[in-house]
Amino acid sequence: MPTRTATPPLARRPAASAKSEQRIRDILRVGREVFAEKGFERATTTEIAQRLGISEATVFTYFRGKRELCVRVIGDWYDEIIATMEAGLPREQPVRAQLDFFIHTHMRLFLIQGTGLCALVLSEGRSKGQALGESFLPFQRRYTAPLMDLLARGQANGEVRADMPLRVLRPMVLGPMEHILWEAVAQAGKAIDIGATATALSAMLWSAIAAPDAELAVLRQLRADVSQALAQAGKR
Amino acid sequence: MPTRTATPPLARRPAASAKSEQRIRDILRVGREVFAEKGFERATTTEIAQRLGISEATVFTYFRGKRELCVRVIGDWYDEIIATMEAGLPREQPVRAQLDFFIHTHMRLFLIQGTGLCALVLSEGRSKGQALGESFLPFQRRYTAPLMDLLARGQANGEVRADMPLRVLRPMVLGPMEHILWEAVAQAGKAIDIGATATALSAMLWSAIAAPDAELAVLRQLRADVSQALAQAGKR
Amino acid sequence: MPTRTATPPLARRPAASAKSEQRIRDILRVGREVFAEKGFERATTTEIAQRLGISEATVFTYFRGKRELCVRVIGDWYDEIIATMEAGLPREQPVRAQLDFFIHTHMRLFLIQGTGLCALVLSEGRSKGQALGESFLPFQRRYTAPLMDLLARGQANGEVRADMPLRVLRPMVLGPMEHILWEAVAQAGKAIDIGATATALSAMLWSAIAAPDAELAVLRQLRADVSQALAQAGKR
Amino acid sequence: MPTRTATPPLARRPAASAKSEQRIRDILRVGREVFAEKGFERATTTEIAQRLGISEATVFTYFRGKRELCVRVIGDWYDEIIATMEAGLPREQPVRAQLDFFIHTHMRLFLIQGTGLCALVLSEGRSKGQALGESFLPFQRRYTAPLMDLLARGQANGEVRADMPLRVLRPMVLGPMEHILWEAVAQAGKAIDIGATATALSAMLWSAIAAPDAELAVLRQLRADVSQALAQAGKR
DNA sequence: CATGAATGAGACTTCATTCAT
DNA sequence: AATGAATGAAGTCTCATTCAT
Repeated sequence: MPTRTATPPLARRPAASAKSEQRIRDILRVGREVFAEKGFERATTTEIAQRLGISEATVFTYFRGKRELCVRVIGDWYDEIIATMEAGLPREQPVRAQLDFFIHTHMRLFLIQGTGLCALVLSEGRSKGQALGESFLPFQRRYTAPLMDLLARGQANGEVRADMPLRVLRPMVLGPMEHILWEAVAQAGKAIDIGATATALSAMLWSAIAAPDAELAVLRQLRADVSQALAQAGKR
Repeated sequence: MPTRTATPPLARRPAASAKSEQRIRDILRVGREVFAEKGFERATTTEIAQRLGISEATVFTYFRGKRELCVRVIGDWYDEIIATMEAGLPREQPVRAQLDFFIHTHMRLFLIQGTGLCALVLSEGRSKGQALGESFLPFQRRYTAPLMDLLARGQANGEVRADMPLRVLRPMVLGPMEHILWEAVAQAGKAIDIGATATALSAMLWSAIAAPDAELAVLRQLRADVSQALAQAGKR
Repeated sequence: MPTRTATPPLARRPAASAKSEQRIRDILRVGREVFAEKGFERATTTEIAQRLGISEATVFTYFRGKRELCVRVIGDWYDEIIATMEAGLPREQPVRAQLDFFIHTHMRLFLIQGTGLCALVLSEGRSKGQALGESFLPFQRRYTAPLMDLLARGQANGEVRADMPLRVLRPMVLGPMEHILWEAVAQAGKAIDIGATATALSAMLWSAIAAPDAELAVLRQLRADVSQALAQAGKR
Repeated sequence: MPTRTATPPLARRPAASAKSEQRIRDILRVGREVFAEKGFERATTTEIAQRLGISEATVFTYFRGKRELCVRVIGDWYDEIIATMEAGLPREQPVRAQLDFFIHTHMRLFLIQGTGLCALVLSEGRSKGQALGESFLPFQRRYTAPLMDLLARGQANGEVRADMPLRVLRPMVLGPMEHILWEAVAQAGKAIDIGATATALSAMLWSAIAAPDAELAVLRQLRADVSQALAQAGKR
């Protein structure tokens, strides 16, 4: 029976095509910039459109709204870093090496251009209300999955101390990095030596989470390996 | 957009009196609540006034604007936690005990009421945009001063490893706590055992930053050297 | 537990006062004009504000939104006509006379300035969706209550035919009036003689809904009464 | 706002061909659906295009704009019902039977599919604003022509009372039906028994408009006179 | 022909802020 | 000292309509 019902405004999204996909990429790119710089509230669709030199209406042709755009921006960014992390993680090596990789990669990824987005996720990920909230938990979980996994494997094979639950180990690893990244953003300009910092961090963290015996054992093994390697090298 | 003039139309500030000071305290108290709950952008002067049952205009009688109020709110909060921290720190005890106190106190202070504010500081502290800006760095520095101090003393008397600069030790201490607090806020409701968590954290952290014994120290240095050398080699 | 929740925008309605009540009346008056002229969709808050020479924001200070304003406009109008109708209905007289009053009053009320609003109610009263719908059923019922009541009493005392349910009698009464009023609006300008039309309508309707015998009885009584009245009058 | 120019940028109208005529029919068909469901303002060209699986631009290839399309939709619908009515009317039978046919047919036509359109005509037919405007009066007149005709013939041959002008008889017939149809639409779902309702309506209406017999006629005239006299007296 | 794509114009709404009283 | 009242400025979003391909 036909009666005037309030229909949710019909989507008018253009079909996938070379041109429209380029537009979407453009908007996502600039959207990422603006959201990263300004945060969700202070970012405006007007600015995003202006930076691209297009009409604001065009933005809404491709995205249902500001919120949806922002969710896509963050989702895409997560997809990127998740892919990078999973692709590079040296799962065949000792857990210690994997952690090292994780830390170096995390620092690098976030500093390169993700700091604003990181801030975005952190500050908007809350807000149970309606803006953004909740959408990112799955991403967050997927991103930290490799870390949780390697820690678990470390506990299983004795490399990582088993007297602390993962729930406590995780913040030990992620927390310091986030803190450093925040600082880096706050005092933008004063560049930090990512590599060195990551290495130092990794070393200290390992002291905290390694199985006491294991660390000694591993280090002794390292000394032996290096000695031998040197010896081998000397022969040539 | 109204460019900020050199001489802003300074609101008639009421003379200090018992009554007006009470007003100011009220506004600051409720302002703290609202900013903590909603964040800077989503908080409204309307709500602050309504919760107090006063007119919005009154808020502007005592504070030049929303931004100024928020800065005062955060400043006052910092003053409080700085005072609490400095008052309680057992400086005569071993550094290990002081760190323990710091961690427990920090967790407690932030969870009790400050989480929202913590979020506020973190997410608004940046914002190259314009709101709030770098107002909080001095506070942040004052707050972490006791921590930096105790770590330095620890390095001086041999309790804390001296092979890492304070710049790196600090995030090791603060980072995990922040991370845990974020989580606690994100999944509000699921209360965490602050005491237990703080104790666990403290123990692990100590493993990371305590001065190692001899063999370990040497071996760790070796590892660091090799790692660094490898990293350098990798760059070429 | 304080977490950023999405609060429905706080109402900022000024307290009741001579001035604000005048404003509210002004807005309702002009709102009534505009909604009546344009219908809900084509009416704009901009126009309402402009006609009053006030800022659009002021309108929203007193009414939560366009919809709420429109509902108030219609509600107030219903209140007026309901009051007028109930106040004048001569309940002590025969049902025939009451019907006559109802018809004359209805025509007069709607033509004076209600036609636009009548249209508004009719066309927006539908739309189950979200705009306006449903809000008016109670009003509609209250307005038609006196009519239903007098018809029922007529059926009870034998003045009105009892072989048709009220459900069918009601449209017989209201329908023709609505139709005439629509026409009057459509060809605005060509004024109609309300009184004469109402009288004619009333007469025909009575033929349709009177109890066959009753009509004859009543008419004969009328003739007798008039005769006697004339005779009385002639004596003076 | 784009003022309507004297020579509107007339869309390239495709030449008449089998294919393009099918297109036009499709658009009109779906346009009728959408306008009927949503009303003029809430209907969107987007939705019409989407339901047909064609581009929005195509709609504008065949129709100058939303308004023109709507006018065509309503016009076509009128043509249909006018044709149906004229084709079936049993002009050789007594007027009473013809009226019966008219009522039954009207109810059936409007309920089956036309209620939305009826609403559309009624609510958009007015609108001093600008949309749609007075385009439909001619249609309305053509549609009611058969009714007017049969009533006139009834008056001529003594079946219908001659003491009331057609101008008053017409709303007596059309009004109740419209009212019932409105209600039926408002409480969509609760289906009504069209046949029974139409029969009841027809019977009552006939009581109202049939030529009365002698005594009744005289008495009614008396009543009308007295009533009129009273009304006149009341004005002084 | 058909359409993908873009957009101008405008709608409603929110909120920090001012000022006369 | 307090506030009732008003508003400028801005923001998000919708939609009929155009035009190059």
